[in-house]
Amino acid sequence: MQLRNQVEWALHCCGILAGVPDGRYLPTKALAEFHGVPKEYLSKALQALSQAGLVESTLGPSGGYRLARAPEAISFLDIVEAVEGKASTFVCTNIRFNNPCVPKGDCTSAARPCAIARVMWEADKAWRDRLKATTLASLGQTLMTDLDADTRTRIAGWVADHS
Amino acid sequence: MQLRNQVEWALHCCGILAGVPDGRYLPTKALAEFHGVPKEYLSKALQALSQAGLVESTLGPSGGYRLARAPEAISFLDIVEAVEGKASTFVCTNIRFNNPCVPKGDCTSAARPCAIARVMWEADKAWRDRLKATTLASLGQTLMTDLDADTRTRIAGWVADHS
DNA sequence: TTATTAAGGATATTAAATATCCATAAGGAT
DNA sequence: ATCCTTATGGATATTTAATATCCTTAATAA
Repeated sequence: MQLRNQVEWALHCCGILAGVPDGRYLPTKALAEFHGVPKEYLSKALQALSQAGLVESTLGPSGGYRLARAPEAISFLDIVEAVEGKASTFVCTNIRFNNPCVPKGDCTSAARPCAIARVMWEADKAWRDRLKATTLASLGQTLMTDLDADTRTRIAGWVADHS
Repeated sequence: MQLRNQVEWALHCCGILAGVPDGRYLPTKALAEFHGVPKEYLSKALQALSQAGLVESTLGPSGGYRLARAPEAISFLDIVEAVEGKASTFVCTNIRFNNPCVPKGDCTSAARPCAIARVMWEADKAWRDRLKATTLASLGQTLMTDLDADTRTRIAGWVADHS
């Protein structure tokens, strides 16, 4: 079980979009170039972010994408779910009802979801809760210590130049 | 991102194997029949459990599988990882190094894994920690309240008859 | 008017999941 | 000894999802 590469791309793109100057937009072409990924396919990930309401877009020259909300209000979970969907990682096909020892159309046990599925769904929730706990703002804080001042300045300049 | 159906099958099979009488084995055929899944393919999941050391097998008539350890000592994580592998759900391809603003061969930022990957890996760990917290013994306890006494008796009888 | 851009549909390519089948070797039953 | 049952593992087929690429359309700014 592996997340798509578009999840990685979307997270990095949002991290960059958090640094776009107010009122400006950064186009797909720049984001693709910056991250070294194919522009056409990255575009699909950005469209998913747009449909999820995480980013706003505008057309024409000087068009592109920007965050639709403050970095504090966009979590990793928002981004992951925009690309991967909200469906649980565990799909229960209720094979328990194939069990020859359970009467057909049993209502007692059917009332509650499968015990195994309940555990798997709790684990899925633990994963999502952790993703929800980190925002683009937290990521920005982390990058302040991860990257040296020179690099941060160069990135800010590059983004300003392309937006 | 979705877990394989073999994960669901493996979990249910281990739940049943936990009820196999001491010194007996339950064959693939019985497990496949019980769960209504294709025997040949289920066999691959059982082989994975065997290779992970979670179950033991023996050949010939009255052969099959049984748990290799006590139900208290087998977690959901053990079973999930036996089938899905131990690799993280998030794969970092380090696209940060494609960034034109980071000097080539930068050692400062390379010393630490990507900030985005670190968050994704923590979420992956939260998922695994939750899976590790539930064992086949806990599952057995849950089923005591999920299933009525008659059904539990019928299942125990069916397993005894086929092992 | 022209160049630039996002949106979205169509299609191709590649990889993974989901099986099925068969040969082999080992263990019980007769 | 012989035969039936079983796990193991390899080979292969089928289906589905991931990973793209291309093209048309419509909107926007210069």
